[in-house]
Amino acid sequence: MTSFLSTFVNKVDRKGRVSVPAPFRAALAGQGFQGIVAYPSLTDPAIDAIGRDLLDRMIGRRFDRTLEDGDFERVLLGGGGDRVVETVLAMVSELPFDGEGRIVLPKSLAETAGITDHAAFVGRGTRFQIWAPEAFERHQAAAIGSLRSRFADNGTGGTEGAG
Amino acid sequence: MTSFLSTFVNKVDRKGRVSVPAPFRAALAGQGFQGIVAYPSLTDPAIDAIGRDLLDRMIGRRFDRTLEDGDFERVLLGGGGDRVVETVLAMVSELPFDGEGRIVLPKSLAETAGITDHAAFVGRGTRFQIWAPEAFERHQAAAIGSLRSRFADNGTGGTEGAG
DNA sequence: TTGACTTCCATAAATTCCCATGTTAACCCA
DNA sequence: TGGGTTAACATGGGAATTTATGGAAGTCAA
Repeated sequence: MTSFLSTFVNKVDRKGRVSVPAPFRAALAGQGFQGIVAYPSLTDPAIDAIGRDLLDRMIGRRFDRTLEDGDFERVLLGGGGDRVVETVLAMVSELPFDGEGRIVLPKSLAETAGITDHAAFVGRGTRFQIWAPEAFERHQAAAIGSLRSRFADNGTGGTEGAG
Repeated sequence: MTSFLSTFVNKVDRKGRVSVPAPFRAALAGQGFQGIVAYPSLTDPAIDAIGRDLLDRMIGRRFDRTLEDGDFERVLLGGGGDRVVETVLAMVSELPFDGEGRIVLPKSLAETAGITDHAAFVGRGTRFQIWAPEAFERHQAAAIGSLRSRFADNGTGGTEGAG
């Protein structure tokens, strides 16, 4: 199973290209489509990304189910119960690797994540995220802090200002 | 499998021509009919569109089912339970690509979607939609908003009832 | 002949492909 | 284990294609 671990920060060049970390590319190696599928995260100021196979499973299952049922209305009219899938599909971008394993970050996506000249690739297991490095650092520090205070027996609650 | 992803906004010229986004054309590349099949969405203020192959497949499938029932009258006279398919078939437009991958938006379709000088092509997986960009932005923002509140970590339970 | 619609051609901009390079990490062998 | 050699990776830039778009010429029908 493909899994994404660790965090890598790479540069975004003038054309909007970024190298996808080699380990992440390796995780996607076996897939038919060489590239990633990206969309704005619904919970963080970041980009969410998965492999095309995972997306196909989402779409395919839905499609097959509707045709099996002979439920042409769903195919023709859309909707049904799956507003979620439709909404996500509309904002998904297919980003193919170039010969060097880079993708071009669409401007809209870069903006939603506040990414300018550097991008942090953050492994999240079955998917990964792309953050503005500073934003991620802050986010991560806060997350760690909240975990610490939660697990500390005698929590002191020390707060650092700068990330 | 052909699938439509992402959203692209293209210009509609004085003759009513719009470029179908290259990725969408690529998804329809192998088909016999080089163009799209469009009809007014019954659920949104937009145009729904699919490839000719999918339409044929649905028609064929529907035909087979009625035959299986041994209900020949239905085949000859129409009717039956598939009012939706029949209704849609009647208002479908076949829109062929010109040499540059454009289609001509019929005035009636453009009107139902409120499209004037720009058109947003919205991937919906097995089909896609054509919206007036502003209308789509509003629609999508509402959809995302409702998703966000659904996935929010600090679940208060009080979700706004956006469609 | 007018009007609507198509095909054809032109072009600017965006995108992709290809090659070069510095740097780091891995490897091999004495 | 040290030192040199390779390989892998991230990055930059330029050239070659694609795309989107506009307009002109051509076709067909009333």
